[in-house]
Amino acid sequence: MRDAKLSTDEVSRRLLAWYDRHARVLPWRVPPGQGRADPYRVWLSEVMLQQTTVAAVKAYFERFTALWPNVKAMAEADDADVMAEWAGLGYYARARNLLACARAVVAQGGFPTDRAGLRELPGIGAYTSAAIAAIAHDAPETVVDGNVERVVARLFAVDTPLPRAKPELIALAETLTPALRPGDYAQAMMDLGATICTPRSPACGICPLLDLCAARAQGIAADLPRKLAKKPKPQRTGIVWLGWRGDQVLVETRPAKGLLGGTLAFPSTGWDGTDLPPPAAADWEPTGEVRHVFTHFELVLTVLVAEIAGEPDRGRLVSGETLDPSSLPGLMRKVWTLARADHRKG
DNA sequence: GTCCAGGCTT
DNA sequence: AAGCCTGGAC
Repeated sequence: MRDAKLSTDEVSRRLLAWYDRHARVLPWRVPPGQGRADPYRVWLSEVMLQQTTVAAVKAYFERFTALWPNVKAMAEADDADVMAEWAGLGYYARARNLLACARAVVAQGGFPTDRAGLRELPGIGAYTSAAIAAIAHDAPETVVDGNVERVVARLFAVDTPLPRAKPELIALAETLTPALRPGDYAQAMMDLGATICTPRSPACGICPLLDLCAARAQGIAADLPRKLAKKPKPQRTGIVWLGWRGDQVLVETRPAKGLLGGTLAFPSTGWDGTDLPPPAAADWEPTGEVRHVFTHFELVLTVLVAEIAGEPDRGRLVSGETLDPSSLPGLMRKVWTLARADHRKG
């Protein structure tokens, strides 16, 4: 199953040479051989890149660094401002942890420089701690994200399915990390996975590791890494209330924990069968449905609209003109698009 | 429309 | 092991 003769030095030598020519140019990245990256920018980019594509992150990173150019500025930011800027990027616990982390870092006088210290901070796990240590400090840490798992699974033809294979893939990846330029090497591995050793149709023909790759030799590169079958998503339903008073709309901030925690939202029932009452007494009328797919279930929300007269029982009224859809998570953007069209029709 | 990729927390 | 979102590929 494994190629016992794989030369680990040869892997890093080739990857670094390839990276020197083909490194992706990214807003948070310092090109190979041009000095150290700022730990704040590495941290911010790596948190944004958790479970999120480079293409989606770029504009958010530019905006965040313009608003909050360093960790002190971020630590002093208002929670609501950070949540609003994060809206649309998903996994909102990351934004809550971002603030908690920035404040902890400022309280301790700066970012830890070693992996173990970084690992203690909110929102920084095994991957991100290694990435910051390697990229910002050129520490010889092994950085294993989804790209690296795939590259290593193919290089060594590991056919244990994920997630069971993870410890094995990490151990194999550790055998490859060089003492020289570990930061560039980590980024090279991830770039290779992102641009050549891709999930569906890997470009083996132009891969610098082509002749070292056990999966390629067996003709199974595109089949690795194997993954356990995923379970089907249940469907859930709920109601969301779009209350108007003239051109004002009723919104609320969701509870800090759980689904869409801390984000701006229109009042709704729970989405797990929890049966909350409407946020205000009114003649609620259905205007349509909104569908949204989460990690573990599909949601169908019935959108009810009404003109509300009295004081709402929960939420707050804000101007519909100035409500910025980009400050809403994706699901609530859909609700807003539907309800606003309905409201304009009258 | 469906499928899939992608780390941290509890 | 389960909860947590979105965008791109097909």
